[in-house]
Amino acid sequence: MDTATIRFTDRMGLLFEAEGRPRIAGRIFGRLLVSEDPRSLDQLAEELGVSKASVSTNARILAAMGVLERVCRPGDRHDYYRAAPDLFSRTMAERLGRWQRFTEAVGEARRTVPIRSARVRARLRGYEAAYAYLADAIGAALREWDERRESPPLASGGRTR
Amino acid sequence: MDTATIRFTDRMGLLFEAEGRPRIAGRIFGRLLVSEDPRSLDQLAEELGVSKASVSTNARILAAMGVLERVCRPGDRHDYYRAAPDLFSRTMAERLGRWQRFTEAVGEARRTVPIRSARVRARLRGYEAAYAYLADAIGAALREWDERRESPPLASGGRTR
DNA sequence: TGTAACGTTCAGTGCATACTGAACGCACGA
DNA sequence: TCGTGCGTTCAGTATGCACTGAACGTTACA
Repeated sequence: MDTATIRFTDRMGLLFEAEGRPRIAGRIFGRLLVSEDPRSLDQLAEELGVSKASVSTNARILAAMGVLERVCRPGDRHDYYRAAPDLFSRTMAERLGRWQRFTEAVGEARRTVPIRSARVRARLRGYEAAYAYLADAIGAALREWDERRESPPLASGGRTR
Repeated sequence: MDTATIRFTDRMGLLFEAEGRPRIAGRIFGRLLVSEDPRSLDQLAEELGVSKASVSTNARILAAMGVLERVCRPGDRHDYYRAAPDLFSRTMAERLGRWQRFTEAVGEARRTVPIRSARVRARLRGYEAAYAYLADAIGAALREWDERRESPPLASGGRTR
């Protein structure tokens, strides 16, 4: 691997670490992000200089998250991994999901915690409503983006904002 | 603190931990989320059963993140903390910021990593473009939400989606 | 049937870091 | 000029967890 790739994979590892995920997972993800061909566990282990056990575990976790895909070839017993085709919406779904868990906790608080203050109750309700609204808007924006990508450059350049 | 509040603060602590932040930070945040009045470091330390040192450090971090606010009262040497008024947009900005750092790394890869495959280059470009588009849409949605909140229920119910 | 080459699992280790308790600096009031 | 009561800092600890190496189960091929 060239210097720039090493630099990138390491950076991606640190970013993953900052989000509470294993550093190796980030490096695997980074490596596959700049790779056209799917890569085997052995390739990844050697390129990244880590044990095959770690690669196996973390690649499976990433695949479960939906950001990686496991591919297999006929007559080849190796497992290969590659970046998921719809990578962007996957990562967005991942992030939105975490935020949703957060909002769900707020909802539980609103329902279970005895709150005297009307202002606090309104704050919690407002938070939940804002999340619902924004999640909706994000979904709509994503669909719109996909449409735009699918219908290639028309002569009229102009969808209005 | 009642059982439901303890349950909620602990849950919030675990959610914070899952995102790579100190558990105590989450519990502090949770406690202030369901509290009308600002709370002092001593109050928080006692209610949550942790050292004042931890509360001091973590509350300051959360304030720097923008999700908490430090308030002081005249003739009172205590520091008080409360949940930020514009909590939702703060947490959104926080999350969007982390995503942006991620996208910036992708951009660096596109510029520095020698990539032979045109498909991979297109993937990276597509990722960046999608992020820019979505960040824009999120910003617009947030402004729209704020407007809607500020202009209270008009007789004509109808802003269209 | 035996062997080699897979991916997975699991106990063990090392490292990072959250958290604590004590010391510290500082501002206020007597 | 003390003493008191703040918030902060810092060295030390321990707790969790990422990561490793070896053992394991499984499948394909000889």
